[in-house]
Amino acid sequence: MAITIKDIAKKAQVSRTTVSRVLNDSGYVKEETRKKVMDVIKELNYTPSAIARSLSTSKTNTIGIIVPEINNPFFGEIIKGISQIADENNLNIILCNTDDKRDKELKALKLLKEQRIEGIIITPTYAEDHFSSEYLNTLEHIGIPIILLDGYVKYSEFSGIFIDHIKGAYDATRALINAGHKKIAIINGKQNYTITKDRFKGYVKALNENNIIIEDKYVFYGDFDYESSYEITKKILSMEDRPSAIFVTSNMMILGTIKALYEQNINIPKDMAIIGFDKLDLVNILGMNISSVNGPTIEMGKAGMKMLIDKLNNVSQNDEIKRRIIVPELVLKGSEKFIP
Amino acid sequence: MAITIKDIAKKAQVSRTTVSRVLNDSGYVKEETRKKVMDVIKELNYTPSAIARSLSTSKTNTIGIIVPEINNPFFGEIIKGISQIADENNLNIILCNTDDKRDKELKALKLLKEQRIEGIIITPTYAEDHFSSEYLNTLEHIGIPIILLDGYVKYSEFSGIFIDHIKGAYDATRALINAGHKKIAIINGKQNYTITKDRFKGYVKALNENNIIIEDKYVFYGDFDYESSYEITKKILSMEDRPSAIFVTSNMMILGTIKALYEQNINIPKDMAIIGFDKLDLVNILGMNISSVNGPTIEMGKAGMKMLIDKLNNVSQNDEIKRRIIVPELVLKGSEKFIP
DNA sequence: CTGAAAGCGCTAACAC
DNA sequence: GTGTTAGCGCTTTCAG
Repeated sequence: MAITIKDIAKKAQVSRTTVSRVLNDSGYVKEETRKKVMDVIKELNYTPSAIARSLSTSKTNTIGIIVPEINNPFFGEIIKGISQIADENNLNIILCNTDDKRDKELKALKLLKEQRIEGIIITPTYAEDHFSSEYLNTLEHIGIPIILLDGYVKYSEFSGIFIDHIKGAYDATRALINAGHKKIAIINGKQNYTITKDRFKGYVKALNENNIIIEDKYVFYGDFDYESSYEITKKILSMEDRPSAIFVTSNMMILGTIKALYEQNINIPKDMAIIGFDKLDLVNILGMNISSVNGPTIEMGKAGMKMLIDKLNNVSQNDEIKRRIIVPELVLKGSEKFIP
Repeated sequence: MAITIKDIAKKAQVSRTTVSRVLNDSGYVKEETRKKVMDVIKELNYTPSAIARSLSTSKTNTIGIIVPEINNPFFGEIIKGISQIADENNLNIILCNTDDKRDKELKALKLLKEQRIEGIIITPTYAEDHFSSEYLNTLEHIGIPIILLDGYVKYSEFSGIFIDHIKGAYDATRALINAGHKKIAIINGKQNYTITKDRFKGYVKALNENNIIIEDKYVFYGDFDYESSYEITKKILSMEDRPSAIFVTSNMMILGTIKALYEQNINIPKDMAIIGFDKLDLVNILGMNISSVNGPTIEMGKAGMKMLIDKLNNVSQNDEIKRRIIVPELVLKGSEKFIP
């Protein structure tokens, strides 16, 4: 790593400025000189230091991504979308994984600020629980453009791409109603999460509009993981007055539901109709044909990155808040049918 | 971003050196002075520049990760493992996604070198096809510690964590033989890939050891994707002298096989036994109980990161090549049984 | 315990 | 077309 622009300059018998010029294609350099410099660069296997350049230009060409669970395909796809657009714009990515913990989010935010990155795309953890004042303070005074992806941060206003969970849940529930169902259960996520509340609102709205009474006994809360909905589904199956359909609000949870149904030889949708939330690629690859409302993932990443780039290019009205709300797409595959 | 160590120094009426000292807990600072400096830092909401620090110390505390497909859960888990250990050691991560393309790998390598990162963990694309001389040249002369994860790079020798694909395939095949199968088909990946060849070797070895003749008609090549094995499986099912078991060598491909089997109401394992390669979490969540040999993912990431850290700490014998080979774990769930 | 000064590798006016 | 010079923001001897 010892070799610098100085070494190149000396060996090529020019000034550092000239080397810099050929490196950046800026200003005028005689073709002959350029060639000489290039040769030395090749010969010495020189790679310029982005660090030094960043310090000098105050530009890092780097953005930060903060996600709760890098191993969840949902976020994997988001990152893929982001990285595609970042690539096209020659932006590097610093990745921070938070294990769904608010304090690690805070740490990541600080780290990214130290790195003097140009902007941040964050998919915050959904937990609505714990906003320390330090967290909010950091977020608000960070002085770096931030784009929220499918997030919700209390007390604060940020630009971002949001999913309309209410509408998604509404569409899913209505699909079941339209198919003829009247007894519709919901297996929702953790009760104190915003997305959980939003999805419940959509469910309620659809039922209300169709004059179906919301029965408490049909409302269940899991923890987003499949075991919880596996147990809940078994419980549902053993109910006296059991529903004819279940709306399961997360991609992991619907797996548990399917498992419980298969185990007891319950035919989908004949004996029990179901509809899910979020993409179920793997399940459908297996040929199961489960209906769902799908939040776009790769597209969300792309849209977020584009919004960030826009922000970076319009430093003037930097403080304007932009929000784009994406309504999940309803994809019907037959699992929602009512077959009396 | 205007505010620097100088501003802090001025306002706190000390020298930059002193500010630096309290920032880094280095050297002696009178408690009183420290407090004064800290207060100003808080007041001005100052965050030191990692860029400037890096330039000054020649340390970036950053490593690079290069993966072919960030949206594939396999790599998501690897990254999770890496990021866990990186976190514990206060190392940042720059992420590069290559879309399984060798030229993007090259680009990523150069970029990371410019960023003066401390080390690189790379999971190269498996394609054995195209190694430009520039690629190999860059790789060999990059002057940064590199750890290979489950990779194979022709002509070159690197430290890394490797999966014993031969042994894995051997174990899988033998599990079928031990269960009583004699007619065993294999649905393998792309024919020119190293992992494909290795897995075939393991298959052959197990059959040979048990005096079972390798029948060409039972050997199939897909493209790692599920459609290919879906079609191949349908073909297998329609064979005159059809096998009683199939070894499917990738996590995506076995989904296609399962789909074909389900569609035709072929009971697993009664009418057709199967065994896969790589984890099948989602499938097993559904309660399908498919046997497989599992390459560890999170563990691989962790092991790779630890190996890299070791390397960084022993700059002296930096050139020593370390290889750790992990044998995939055989997990039997019943889908391999022979039920005549 | 604290400060002055040099330097990390590069860019960007400004001269020539 | 090319070189000189002064930083970018921080750390680090070396003095005191």
